[in-house]
Amino acid sequence: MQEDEYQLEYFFENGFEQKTCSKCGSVYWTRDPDRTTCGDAPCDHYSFIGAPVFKKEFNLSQMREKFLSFFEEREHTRLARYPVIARWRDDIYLTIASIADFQPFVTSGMVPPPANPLTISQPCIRLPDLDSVGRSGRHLTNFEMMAHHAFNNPQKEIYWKNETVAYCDALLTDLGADPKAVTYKEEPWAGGGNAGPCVEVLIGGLEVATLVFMDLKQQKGGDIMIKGDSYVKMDNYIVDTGYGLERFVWASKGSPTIYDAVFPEIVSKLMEMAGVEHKLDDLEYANILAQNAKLAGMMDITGHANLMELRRKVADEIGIPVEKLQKIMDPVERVYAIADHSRCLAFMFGDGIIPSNVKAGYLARLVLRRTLRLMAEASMDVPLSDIVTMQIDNMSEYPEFRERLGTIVEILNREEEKYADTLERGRRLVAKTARHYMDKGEQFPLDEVIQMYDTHGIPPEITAEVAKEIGLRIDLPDTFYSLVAESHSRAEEKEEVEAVIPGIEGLPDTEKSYYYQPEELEFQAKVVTVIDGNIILDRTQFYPEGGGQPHDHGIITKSNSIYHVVDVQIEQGVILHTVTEDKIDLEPGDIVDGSVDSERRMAHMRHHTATHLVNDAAKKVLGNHIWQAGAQKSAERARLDLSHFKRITNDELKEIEMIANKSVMANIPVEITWMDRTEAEQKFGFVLYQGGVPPGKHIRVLKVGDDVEACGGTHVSNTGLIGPIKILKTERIQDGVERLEYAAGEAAVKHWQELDDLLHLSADELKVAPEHLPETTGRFFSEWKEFKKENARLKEELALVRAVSFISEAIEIKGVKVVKKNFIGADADELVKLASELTEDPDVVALLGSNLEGAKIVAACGDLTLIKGANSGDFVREMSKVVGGGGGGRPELAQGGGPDAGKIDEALERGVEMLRESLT
RNA sequence: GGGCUCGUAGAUCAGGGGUAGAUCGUCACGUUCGCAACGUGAAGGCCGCGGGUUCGAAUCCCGCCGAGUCCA
Repeated sequence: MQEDEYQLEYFFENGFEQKTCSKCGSVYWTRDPDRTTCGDAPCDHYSFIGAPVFKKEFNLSQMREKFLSFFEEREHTRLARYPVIARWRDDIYLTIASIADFQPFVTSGMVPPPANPLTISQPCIRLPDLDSVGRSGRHLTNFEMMAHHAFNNPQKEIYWKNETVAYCDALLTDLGADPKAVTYKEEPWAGGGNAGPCVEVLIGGLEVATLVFMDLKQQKGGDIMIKGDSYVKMDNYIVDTGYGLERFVWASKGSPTIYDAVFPEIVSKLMEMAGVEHKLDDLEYANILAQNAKLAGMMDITGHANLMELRRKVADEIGIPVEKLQKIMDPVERVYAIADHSRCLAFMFGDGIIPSNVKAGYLARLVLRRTLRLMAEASMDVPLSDIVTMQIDNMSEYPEFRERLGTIVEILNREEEKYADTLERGRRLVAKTARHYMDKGEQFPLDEVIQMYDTHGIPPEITAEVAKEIGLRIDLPDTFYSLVAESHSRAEEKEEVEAVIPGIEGLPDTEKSYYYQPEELEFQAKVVTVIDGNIILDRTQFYPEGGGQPHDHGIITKSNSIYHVVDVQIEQGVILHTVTEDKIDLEPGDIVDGSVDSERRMAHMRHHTATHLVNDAAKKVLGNHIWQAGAQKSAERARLDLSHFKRITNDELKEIEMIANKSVMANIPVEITWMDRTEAEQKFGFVLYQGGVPPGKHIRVLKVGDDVEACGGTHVSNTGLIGPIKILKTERIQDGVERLEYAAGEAAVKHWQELDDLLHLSADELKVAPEHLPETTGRFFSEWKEFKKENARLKEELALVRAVSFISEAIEIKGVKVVKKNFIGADADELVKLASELTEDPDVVALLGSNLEGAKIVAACGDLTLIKGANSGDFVREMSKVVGGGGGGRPELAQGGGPDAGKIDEALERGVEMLRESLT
């Protein structure tokens, strides 16, 4: 990065000096001639604790309002916050910064910003520092990033570096900060494919803001190298600032930790619940917390070893034994973490995340389970939902959370119950495994501990605890979680191969006339060009694949030539019609006739509009947390994936189906309007983006009854044209995502007919009327079970009777009674029963055969004959070979068989021979 | 999106090619004035579903359905 990036007029005109930090070597700007360090940890201590840097205390709302109005007064437009779940992005799950709201379309320049310049306070969630939350005194999983953004391009510059630093400086001064205490540290920034110069704003040892001047984008072979990646200059250049709301509040209060500054009421209530004395007016106690925070600010405290190092340092500093410090800090830190996590959960569930084993839902579950573990350790015996409810009650700025409280509480309670079940299952499993190793006289292997966590979600602490109860000690390494990570095989990076068709660059966008006359399926158009088997027209009624709707089929004709369209794709605004014909005899400028396969198209349109109705009906039946997680249509059926935290019941399904069909019968007109993107977002909110986020300045907004979505698909003009909607099935494709499959129009009728056929075929089979099918099949099934039992009982009885009679027919060989018999039509089960019955007599050897499904052979040897050398397994193995098969078993009982039923008697003879040879 | 694990009696689980088991619960009988406890016995299984391999599959293989869990 260029040296002169930071030589700002503002610095020179306002008495700043550029210096190099005597400790870390960073370059920074300051007004203080005596300063020698950069102001950042670990070079500087937190000096604001106990000595606030602003002239008055602010709470969260006050500080947020102060910031937003400060920038409003300076020509910035105030924007409402975006959700913490980044629904408009497919590359990140959670909103991690204010700039994330404007990526990718605004930052790339494709879509103009909603306002310019603008100011916003954006709640963000970041989980990488989860381990440090509560301990460091400053980490939060959930914080608000206050920001002012300006989006500049070569045509228009709003403002750039000088003004940005000036605004920041003015804000700090306005809050009453000592200008000499503020330093601006140079620190190039890179992230998410962009980069640029950046200054960190430090005061009192605390980084309170970051001012990023984003003007680079990552590109292979770029001439600017930052942190190992190459970048090039962008046309756009964007002011991306981030002011930590919570840190500003902390700095204004100077409390020992950020938690005491941000949610003091929650902290004290939680401390009370956990039975922790938390008296900040106790000087010694406050001092411990303050020292801890100060030192933690200067260290990397991730990992057990680092934490112990911190403990030692703090203990030395204060002059108390490390054990005593540990005893004081552990419970307090736990409560801080619970306070933080429960607020994070309020945001996550408040903004509609559904717990799951994948994606954002997994992250929510991760935080939730962590919170439950912390609560258990703190012996807090209240439902988690109570704590989150308390948080929401405390957040009057977010009334939307209160509205969703019922759902939030239900989700939390379900999750708490689920986790209890998982742990209970886990404990049993660990106990069993531990006993297994105990019996073997071995230690509990670490691999098993890892497996318990990785496969069954059992935290290593619990594994150790349960194993200890059984009597095995487990030493957990500090690096446990990295061992888990290691045990995962590296997933190879998938290389996205973009199949760019050469020759389409520079072609004009195809006019999407299917949008304007959706019911017009016969059309005329001019040939633009033909590329590689694809016809490109100036306008088309053929719908290209997109938005979960498949492409159209049809024909394109010119005089006597017919081309069959089998694929339609859109690439960079150009629509390509792939045809089956090898030779395409068309010239640019030719006028052709197009004809879209109407049956296929109508089926798609019906299913597409039906999808909107089903989605809306699902929301009405299941609740407002329902969000589309994917959809696909075809001519025969459509499917819709919905976020939902439990299985959809049959009754709910019927209700959804009924409501959707009522919407059909109401024959509601489908309204389609093109709207300015920002205007549409502000009018309808992000519910627009059920099916994903379309690019572009303008978006197509589709309104069907109460359902409003951004949608590029083709639709019927009135819901009545959909025809009947039949829901075919539900499926849980992931935890937290339910899939609905349904058919509309003719497809629905066909489905009913198929069902009817099935019903009648089944009923005819049983010779009953369809309405009697359930009771009849029920009766047949229970009768079948009884017959089966009866059959088994009779076979046993028969075996007993036969045994008595056959024993008398036994031939004697060397003092052993041999029963050799071929039973026509007996099954293997009967032979086995008979054989074991016969060998109740210890002197008997039974050699039995049957001709069922080829040849079956069973041999059994009484206890005394075993001693004499008889072995059923050996006999059967040989005897089965005679009938062309194989067999085996235990010495006392064995079975076998083969395909050649004609040789059963021969096989039995072979058995007798073997017996004779083996007896001593 | 990727990885791993599990579906056997009402519940919890064993068995892992050769006659489906244990514990708890249920029921009956015994003991008791009655209950609990105890004793004796019994009932209760499409071994998730569908294919395949095999003389033979709860067991091995493939697919599906259902459940759990870790990671990005």
